[in-house]
Amino acid sequence: MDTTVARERALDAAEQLFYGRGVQSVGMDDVRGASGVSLKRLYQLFPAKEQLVEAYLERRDERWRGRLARSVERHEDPRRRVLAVFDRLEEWFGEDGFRGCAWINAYGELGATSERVAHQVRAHKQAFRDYLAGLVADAGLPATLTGSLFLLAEGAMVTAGVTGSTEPAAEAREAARTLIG
Amino acid sequence: MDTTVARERALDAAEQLFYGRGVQSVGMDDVRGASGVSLKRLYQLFPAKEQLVEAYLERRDERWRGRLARSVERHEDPRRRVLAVFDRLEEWFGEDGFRGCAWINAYGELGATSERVAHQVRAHKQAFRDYLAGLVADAGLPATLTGSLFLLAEGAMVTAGVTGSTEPAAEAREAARTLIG
DNA sequence: CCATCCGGAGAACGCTCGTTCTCCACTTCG
DNA sequence: CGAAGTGGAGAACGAGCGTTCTCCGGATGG
Repeated sequence: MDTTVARERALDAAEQLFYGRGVQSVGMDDVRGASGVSLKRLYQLFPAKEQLVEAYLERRDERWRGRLARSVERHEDPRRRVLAVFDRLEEWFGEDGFRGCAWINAYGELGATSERVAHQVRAHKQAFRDYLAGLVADAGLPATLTGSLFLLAEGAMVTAGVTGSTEPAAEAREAARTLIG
Repeated sequence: MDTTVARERALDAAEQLFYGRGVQSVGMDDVRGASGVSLKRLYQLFPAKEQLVEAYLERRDERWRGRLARSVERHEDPRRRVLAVFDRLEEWFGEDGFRGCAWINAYGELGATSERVAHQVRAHKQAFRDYLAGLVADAGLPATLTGSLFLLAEGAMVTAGVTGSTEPAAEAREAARTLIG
């Protein structure tokens, strides 16, 4: 098995397991079992579990923001684009195996003990907020709106994660619509 | 040491440790060391760690909602009361050792593995939402506003927890003010 | 004063898990 | 064909921790 293939398989398995059951309840042996990548190889690719966790969050961050951008870019109208963020949330919340925001969960689990994970979570949230700020600016809306929309989105992620419902996305979108005016 | 005193001391220590460092990185021996309650007694009071965790969340829930209610009730005007929720959040975010919402953190850490904890988190969030709904109704505001305010508050808790800033409370309050109109 | 009980200190047990090591089958190159 | 290297399977090691057990000092009641 090629090195890059092994790496992808390891990350695929790690992502599914870490996201679904939490990082701490998944052992390296579970990752080996789910990926088919031997322990020896796993430790060649990721010298410690924490680095596997970091790689998981990093790859997921790229995918998550990519999908958001692709959903948003389907729309032409700049105001519609802002609201499309909440459409994307709704779609995400409805996906099979959705278990809330991976970064919020990781922060709750590891934020107090791993400064690197905490930093990654902050970076991810900051990137999301910056992206929102760009959409708000492009729509000619006041910059102060960014914070409100961001909080609505974060609240929706938490609530959908805890309740398992997609409804928070619709609630957030309606609030956003009102705020946009 | 009296049984109820030992129980309080154990819970005080557990709360401080679990909230500050996460549940899984705190051992029963740490709780013993911080509380002065012997291991034997700890296990008489709480037959397993999970029950100590449940008791911690339960007692904190009562305190948290009590303090919120007391802050809100300082105001007469029903609309002012709604906004006072965000004042209370701001005050909370500024407290020493603030590390985000204990329930959101616990959900990220244990939600996938402990159904009892997950249930407690849902109950706490539902109670908070119900409380908000009461304030909204008392102020003669449309019931649909409850969801928006709830999401703003949740988003503020997450963001303040991750960033360590009190600013999200002010942002949420401003958005709430706009939505109330 | 002695027997009994209670609770504390902390050793011990068993399990999990991150990490490393051993052994071996297989390939590859001279 | 043989020597050396590669990688896989999984045993082994060591630490951490939830939980239980042992031992002992001191209080209590006859």
